[in-house]
Amino acid sequence: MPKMFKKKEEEKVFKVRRGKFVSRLRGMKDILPDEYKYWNLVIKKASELSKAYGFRRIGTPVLENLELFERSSGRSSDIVTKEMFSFIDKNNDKIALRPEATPGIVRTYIEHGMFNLPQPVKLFWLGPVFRHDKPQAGRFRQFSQFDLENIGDPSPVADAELISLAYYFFRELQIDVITQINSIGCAVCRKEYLVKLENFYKERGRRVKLCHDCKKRLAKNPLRLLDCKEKPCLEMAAEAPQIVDSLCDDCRNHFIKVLEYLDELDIPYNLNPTLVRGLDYYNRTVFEIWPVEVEASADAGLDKISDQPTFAKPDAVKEGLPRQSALGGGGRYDGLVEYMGGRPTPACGFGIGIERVILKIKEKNIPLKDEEKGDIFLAQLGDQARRKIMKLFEVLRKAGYSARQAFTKDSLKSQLEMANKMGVKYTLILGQKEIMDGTILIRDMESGIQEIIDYKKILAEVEKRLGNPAK
RNA sequence: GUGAGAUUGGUGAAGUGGUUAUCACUCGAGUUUGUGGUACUCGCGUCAUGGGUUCAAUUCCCAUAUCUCACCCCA
Repeated sequence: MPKMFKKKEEEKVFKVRRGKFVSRLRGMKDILPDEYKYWNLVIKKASELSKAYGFRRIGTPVLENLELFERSSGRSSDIVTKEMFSFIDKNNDKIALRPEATPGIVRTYIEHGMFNLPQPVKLFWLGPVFRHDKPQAGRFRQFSQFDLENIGDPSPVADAELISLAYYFFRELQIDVITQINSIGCAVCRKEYLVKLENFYKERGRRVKLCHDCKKRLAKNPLRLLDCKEKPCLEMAAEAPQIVDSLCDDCRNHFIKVLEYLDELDIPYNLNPTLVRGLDYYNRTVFEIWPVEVEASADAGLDKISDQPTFAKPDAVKEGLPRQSALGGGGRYDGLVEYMGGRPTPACGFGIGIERVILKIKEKNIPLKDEEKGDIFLAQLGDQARRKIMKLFEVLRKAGYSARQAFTKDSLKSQLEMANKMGVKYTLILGQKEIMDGTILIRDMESGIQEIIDYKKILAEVEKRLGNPAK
């Protein structure tokens, strides 16, 4: 009877707690301890490479004035019009959670007078960004970017340096990538090209043949017309003029130089005339980094239309690479600094999505060593031993050993269980008996062999077995 | 934002319009309290949430939420 009563009470309590539980927000992700080994690896690689190439770390606030993004990324861009977390704060200010890194970095460059530093200023940035997208695998509303910006360098070498750095980043993480690259020219020659493109679609009633989406694209983002998978659009796109043929001399030379440097460095790339980026500030070089393998998921969509006769597609599309899986992207933005209120300053940069990189690392099952494992476990029996061993823990810690313990557990059994789960090589055991004798037990966890050693000689004995971490 | 599918203990899976919802692993508590990795016992689920149909719903229907897939777009 009393037992039943008790059980009922417990159930009730549990129910209430469940009802009150608040789960995480849509599209947000928790990073659990096991996950952090991937993060540490990626962040370490990003930091190392940035440092090696002379990029210095910078941080900017998560919150900025909404206007910063409206002005830089473009009022018509998708990021600003439909993906931004924006709100009005208690001051009646219009605020936004940053959807990307570049505007904040450019703002910092201007606000802190970084044009007085030796140019170019090369910056490394890492942190969370926010976009109110519909979540999917590899697409979250909060995600992290590794971002590099080179501000103040007009040379095509700067573009090539960024692209090669990004390439090495992936290659050293054992991820095969290919860079999709294109030039969208400058304000002058792009405008001329868009007129040509528009005229092309006006000719011979092509516009009418376009699919529904492409009719919208014609007004909004005509360059995207070239990227459609619908049969009639594809046919027309194949004949349409390409932007690379319309570049002015300066832009063409710049682009050619970038490609030459990439060739020289053996960086694989794919000239992709359909590549256009969604942000308004880009000019000349634009690029995206795509994984090389074709994986099941997004490929299915291409299969569906492939029972129809296939048409010549640009190389990249032929490979069937899903656009969603772009691991990174960037380009040149020579007008942005001036547009945002600074001096006229050329610049380029890119961002890489860390979660997507981690997804790829997991996909490839690249083995990572678990850093959590300790060298040695300290077990105690009785309160006196506990006090003594708590001090010993500090000694070992300061000597550089990765010691583990479960001081809150009383039984030796449960402590050895912990030691086992932690995968330590040795366990030191201290009880009443050992305290009286001035000794301590050292147990080899693999063989189960125990030795009694002089308490004073612990460090020497541990060093004999595990080596000296200081060396 | 548009369209499609999924949702069963911590994880991965079974299963059924009707008495105690099955299995594996994990986790926690034990199996003479000074000895782990093997064994045994026990515990952990109102079968996503809210409605409806029904004598009866975890199972059928609707809505919502979340995840996944495609589109859009990006990282």
